Amino acid sequence: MFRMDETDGVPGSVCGPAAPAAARRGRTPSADVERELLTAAEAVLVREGPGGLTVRAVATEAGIAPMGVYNRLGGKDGLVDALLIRGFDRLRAACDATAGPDATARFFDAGRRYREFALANPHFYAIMFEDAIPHGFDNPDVAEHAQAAFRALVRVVEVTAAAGAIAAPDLVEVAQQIWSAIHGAVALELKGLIQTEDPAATYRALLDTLFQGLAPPPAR
Amino acid sequence: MFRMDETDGVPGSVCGPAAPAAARRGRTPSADVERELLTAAEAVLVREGPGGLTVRAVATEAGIAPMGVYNRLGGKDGLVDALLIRGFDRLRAACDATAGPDATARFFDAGRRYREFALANPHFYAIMFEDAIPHGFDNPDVAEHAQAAFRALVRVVEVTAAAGAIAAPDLVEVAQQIWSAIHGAVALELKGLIQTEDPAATYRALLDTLFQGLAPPPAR
DNA sequence: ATAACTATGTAACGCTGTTCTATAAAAGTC
DNA sequence: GACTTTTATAGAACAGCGTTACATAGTTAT
Repeated sequence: MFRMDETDGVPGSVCGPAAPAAARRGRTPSADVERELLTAAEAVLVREGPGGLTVRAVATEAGIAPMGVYNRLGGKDGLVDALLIRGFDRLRAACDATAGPDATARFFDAGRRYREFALANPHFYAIMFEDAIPHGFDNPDVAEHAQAAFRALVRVVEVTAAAGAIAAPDLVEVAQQIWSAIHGAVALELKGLIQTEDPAATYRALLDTLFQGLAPPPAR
Repeated sequence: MFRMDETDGVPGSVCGPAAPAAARRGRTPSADVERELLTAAEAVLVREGPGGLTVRAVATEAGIAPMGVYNRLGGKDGLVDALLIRGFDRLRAACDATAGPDATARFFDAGRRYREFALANPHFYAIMFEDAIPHGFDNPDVAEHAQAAFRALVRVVEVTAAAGAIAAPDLVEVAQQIWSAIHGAVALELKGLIQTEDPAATYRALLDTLFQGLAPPPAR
């Protein structure tokens, strides 16, 4: 008698490790408790930072007992995983929203948006890429959303390459180079380790360096 | 509170001229307890990782009570700061040990050594640059040793620029670009996020891209 | 020898993530 | 509608963490 009604509407019911079929048929007093919980978790993360993101704090923020975090999200791991997915989705959206008159402009716009996302969401970036909350990418859902963000960057590179501004046999490798570089730049900036006076200018200079270094030989 | 004599690097230096104000007048039963404590701390870090680096574990490793970590190193913060200084000193040594027939070779050798340091000391790199153990760079000692490592990288850039392979008005900014890029590359590699099959090859390609992008216009 | 001082070890506090258990409420069955 | 079964909940409790308090032991100064 396992009815898979699931009444979702909340596709964000990620919580991979725990509660695989947990929401099978329970009473579901308020079907979107998980989303409220996630909203509370995000509020705590943004307000208190990764160090303040505790099970008890999130439960209190949501007005429930700490056990609810385990029943609904699979403990702190599930909580963090759900936040990671949110973060990577937003990062992907930032990279996908590139605009500009030509492929070159879109290249630089993507780089600019990446940095702006990180600076606007430092705590998200910290849990996504720093070990602010220790985690791996073993959760398939998290890994998938992270790779989706990377694919958005690959698409930007493909557009730029199609316009002739980038020449390389492996565009995925080019995208990886760019990702490494811009990630390092924002990571160091978030930790206050940029040694130049104008981090924004140095960031633009890095994008210029990458663009020049990736340009095809004739233009080089 | 902070009295960590960073007499690191030369393990044979007996505490003759050292033990400055630390042994103000106390009994100083064994003057190098602090170094033994640091050695124990490093052993725990390497063996257990940042998550296993607890005050109790280090104290047990050193054969003392947890209180000793507070009396000798100023609690966990002092412990981590001392390890950070060790890590940055080694990173600086790695960058300083660049070799090669010419400036170009030294440029790539420095990049190679940076990555090798990170891959050989992942836990050190994690506490230095990731937020594996939350910390800032407010401690002047830590900040100074970190900047010393960066200055080693600046020197490599200066040598490369003197040879005519790099042309830029601000070599510090160039060094910052390179640091950002290679830090991002090794940070992502340590987290298993390199999307290409051969991370080493992609890393070399990134160095090539940087070198090409920083080359003076005529050679470009 | 006596007194002052300091470093140490034991125990405890508050915090964390997590687990256990009893309770209460919903769903299924007659 | 009444009864049984299932399940989520709340509260307390456990082990671990960093840290602190306090009494003790040992060294130094007078």
